[in-house]
Amino acid sequence: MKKQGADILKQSALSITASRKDILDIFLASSSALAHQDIELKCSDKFDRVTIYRTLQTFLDKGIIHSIPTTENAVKYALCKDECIVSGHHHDNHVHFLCDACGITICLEEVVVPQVKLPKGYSLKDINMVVNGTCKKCKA
Amino acid sequence: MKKQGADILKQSALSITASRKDILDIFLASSSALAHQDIELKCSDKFDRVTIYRTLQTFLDKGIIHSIPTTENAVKYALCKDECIVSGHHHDNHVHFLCDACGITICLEEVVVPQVKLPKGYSLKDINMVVNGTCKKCKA
DNA sequence: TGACATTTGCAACAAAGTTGCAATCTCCAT
DNA sequence: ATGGAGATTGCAACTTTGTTGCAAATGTCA
Repeated sequence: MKKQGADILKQSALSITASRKDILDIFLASSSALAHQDIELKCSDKFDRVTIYRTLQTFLDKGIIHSIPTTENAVKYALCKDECIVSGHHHDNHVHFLCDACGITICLEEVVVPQVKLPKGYSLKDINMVVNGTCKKCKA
Repeated sequence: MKKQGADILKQSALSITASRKDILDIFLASSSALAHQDIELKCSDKFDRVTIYRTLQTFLDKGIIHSIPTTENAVKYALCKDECIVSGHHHDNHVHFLCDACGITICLEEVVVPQVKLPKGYSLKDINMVVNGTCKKCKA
């Protein structure tokens, strides 16, 4: 059986409400990362804008989704895999891809972020790697 | 002699105006990347908010500055080095560092972004790498 | 089922970004 | 050096995005 929004909520010890379920299902049904606006367009008829903000924030806090910064000044969100949380600390280690043609953002789960060596004095906690280019569908 | 804002404008074939010079000088005097707001705080008494938006956009278009996406939903800008533009195409190849403690964002010019191999079908144009951690000054 | 805590929607607000237009400034040819 | 064409700026009005407080509604668990 396919994973449902409700299952994820139980796992994270969150109360199960219509908005949370629906928003999670939108993520589960999407193959790409979503901006706040994408979600708003899909369910602003059902839920208040404020609820969407708060729900996304809750999901971030619980490590259910992670945020992907993009150069276009629009943060997008995508579901985390289970392995994403290591000993209470959220940890993404895959590369994100942003298509310049269609604007889609996706997690390349199979591409691991390479390590880098920082200059003396800097301590490293997290690496974020976003690749721009053309995706499969948009390839000329 | 130190490079001045006006020199950069000439190089880029932009007309020399007070706002462009001043904003470039702010970048030249700063050792870290700046958000729109940082610039606004420094010169909103002299220039209109709209002018700052338009000036930053012009600099981006001409490849004078590059934008750095951060997880906090605040794009920052930093001056490009001359080598940044290769055959008309802007090309950053260094890592950016964002300090979780003081929030400073800097270009680590000496740390080159490692290459990654994308899955079949994807074409790569640009890579953006932002490292989070603690900077020299904030180190415990 | 019922009480309690959590979540939601509403309203009002604050901040960030955009657009059109008239006034001003730059640049270049004379 | 000057004048005019074209680019740039400031202003005003507006849209979009994000935040906060509070009362009503909903979910959880005994």
